[in-house]
Amino acid sequence: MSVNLKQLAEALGISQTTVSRALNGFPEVSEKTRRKVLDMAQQLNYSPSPHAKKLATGKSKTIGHVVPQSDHMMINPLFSDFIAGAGETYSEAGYDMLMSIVPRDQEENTYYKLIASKRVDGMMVHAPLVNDTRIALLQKLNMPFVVHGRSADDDDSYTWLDVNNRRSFERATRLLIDLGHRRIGLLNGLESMTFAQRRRMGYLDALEDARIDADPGIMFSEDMMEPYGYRRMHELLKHKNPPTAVLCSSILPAMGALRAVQEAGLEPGRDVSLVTHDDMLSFLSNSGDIPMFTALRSSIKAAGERCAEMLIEAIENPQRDPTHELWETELVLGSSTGPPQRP
Amino acid sequence: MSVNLKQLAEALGISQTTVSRALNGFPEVSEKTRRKVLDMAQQLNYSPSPHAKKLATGKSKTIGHVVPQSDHMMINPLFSDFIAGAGETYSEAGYDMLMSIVPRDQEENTYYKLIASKRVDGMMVHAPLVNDTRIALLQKLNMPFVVHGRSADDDDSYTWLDVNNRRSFERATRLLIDLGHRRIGLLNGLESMTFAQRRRMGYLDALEDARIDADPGIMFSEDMMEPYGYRRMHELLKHKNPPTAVLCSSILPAMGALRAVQEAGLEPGRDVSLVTHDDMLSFLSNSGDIPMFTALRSSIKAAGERCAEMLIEAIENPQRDPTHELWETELVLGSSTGPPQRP
DNA sequence: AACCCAATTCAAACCGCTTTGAATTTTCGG
DNA sequence: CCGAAAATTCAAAGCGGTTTGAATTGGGTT
Repeated sequence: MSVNLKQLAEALGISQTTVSRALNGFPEVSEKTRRKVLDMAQQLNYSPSPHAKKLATGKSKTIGHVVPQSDHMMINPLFSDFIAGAGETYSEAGYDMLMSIVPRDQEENTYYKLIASKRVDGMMVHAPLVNDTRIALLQKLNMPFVVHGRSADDDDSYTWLDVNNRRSFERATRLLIDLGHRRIGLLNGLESMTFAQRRRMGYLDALEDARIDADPGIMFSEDMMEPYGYRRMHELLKHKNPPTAVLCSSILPAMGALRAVQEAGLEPGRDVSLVTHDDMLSFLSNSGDIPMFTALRSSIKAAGERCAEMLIEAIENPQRDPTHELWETELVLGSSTGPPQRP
Repeated sequence: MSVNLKQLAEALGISQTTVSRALNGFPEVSEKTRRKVLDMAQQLNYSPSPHAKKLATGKSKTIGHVVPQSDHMMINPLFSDFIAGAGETYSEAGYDMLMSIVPRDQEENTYYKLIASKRVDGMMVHAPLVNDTRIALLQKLNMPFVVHGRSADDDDSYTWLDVNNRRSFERATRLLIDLGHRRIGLLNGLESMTFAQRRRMGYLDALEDARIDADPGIMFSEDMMEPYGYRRMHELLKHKNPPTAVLCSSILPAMGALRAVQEAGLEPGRDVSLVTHDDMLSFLSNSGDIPMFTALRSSIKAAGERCAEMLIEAIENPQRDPTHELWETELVLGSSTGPPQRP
């Protein structure tokens, strides 16, 4: 059905060495020979054994993703959109994607094993924590990697791609303030992750700028899921001094919040304003002429694509310095915002 | 840092053969020797090279998933929940998961290449179509695989795990009929996929049983996304003869539908009844004492786990006959259903 | 002590590719 | 036409395991 290198070489009456070089584009093989080899390879349906190749070269053409199991870090759909983007890019570049889903307590060990056994040429790091040990480990092992997000602000010793979360939330908060809101709630993600911290800081920056005191009573930090948004919004609407606007860290709690608002018979954008960060999840599209939500928009799938490019770049040019990209979000006006109701 | 088999053998003063056999649990090695080998392996931090092992054995201990790119077949979050379940099981069993995200037109070729190059020991097939060529290909190549879903009803020539979609939707429809509804809308998934076809049949079964004529004007078949549910429900509410209840194929359009209902100032369960199939997506939990939606529930993550088990089983016992599991859904009463309003 | 059979252990071949260092063939100026 | 340099090609040695077939060791008999 298909042959190996040796058989191909025999069929051609040429040494394996030359055949191998012809196929891999080495310059010292004559064009005439190369053509013959390529033709015959095609004809005999030759395809090299990746295992043998990996063993011989020590390279695996594979990129690893380690995903902790009970995943509070990576909300499912965010993760899969990122994977979709990265995966396409890997395929185009001829890389395989190896995905390891392991219990949280085996996460580091999994990194270690994947690397020690040379199963991967590079790693993608998701959802960095404030003080992330994975980064230190990867640096120590000298393995190329890209972080989606950042750990500390000032650490440029590794390659990352991040959204300017702080600026983004500052803008959103400012928008609400400019509309006249003085009491703005925050439904943030889990603040053990750096992006959530930066979002809160942006929010606080804008409040401080407008000399509005932050009220911890209307600021929350939980997993970005639909019921979270619903529950908290429900509470907020009953608050003795309810916010007139709420800022959400993801479209999932935003939908929950919307549900609570509608259920209370209120109209979003008139009775309560909502702004959300929107990762452009394909199955929850917030689009249309006038989108449902006013949103800070940044495609997480595009981030996946770009991170993959950066990682492949880093793998193939190990000597290069780390690079960084800080993406600004797009602020899209939807129907969920408006000036506050005057009492 | 870590040694290979040869070095380990030298350190022990024993042949590689014996060391290899000791490590792999062959019976012909004496217990005394085995103990010495294991101890030394531990001490020298020996770990076998997977590449070498794959080359020598021809087995890859890897399971492949091929995902078409512009994925109308596999709604993102459904897919990732399934992956999460399968991935955990793979890890526990010592298998790697290889994920290929490729353009639709390269899908078959990708299967072929993964198999021909021996990169995988088995494949997981998602979202079977009515006449699915992947299944024929895998059977021809004699590669173990499991289908999540089924292609034709009567084909037991391969291993599958499916939800009893027909029965499930029949039950749901019957529930609505029993509540007094006579006009029931359907927001189905894309009917190029077999599961959606079966759901429609179940729905039609129940209608016919109750001698209710089906009305194609209130039956839809699209990608299971939030905006679909919103848009169609919005239309249905304006219909000259609007349905009093609507059946949704997934919680995503169900949420869209709910949004439309609430936006119209109606109360779900009183003014309009909604029933949905619920895959128990972790980030959209439809739980609580009284769940938001009356739902047909079946965990897609659990399906992923079980499919993975079945696949590993098939890989390790190639001679066994194909197995099948048809799961019944759980019918959970939520607050989104009630008798129709009497005019 | 000699012998046989079973239990262990081993040297070497093999999996399929890359790469080193040497050998062979071409090319070309003189 | 010759010899040296340049261009090609090749045999063999890895990469790090598994597995075959033979060799060695050990225990039990006579």
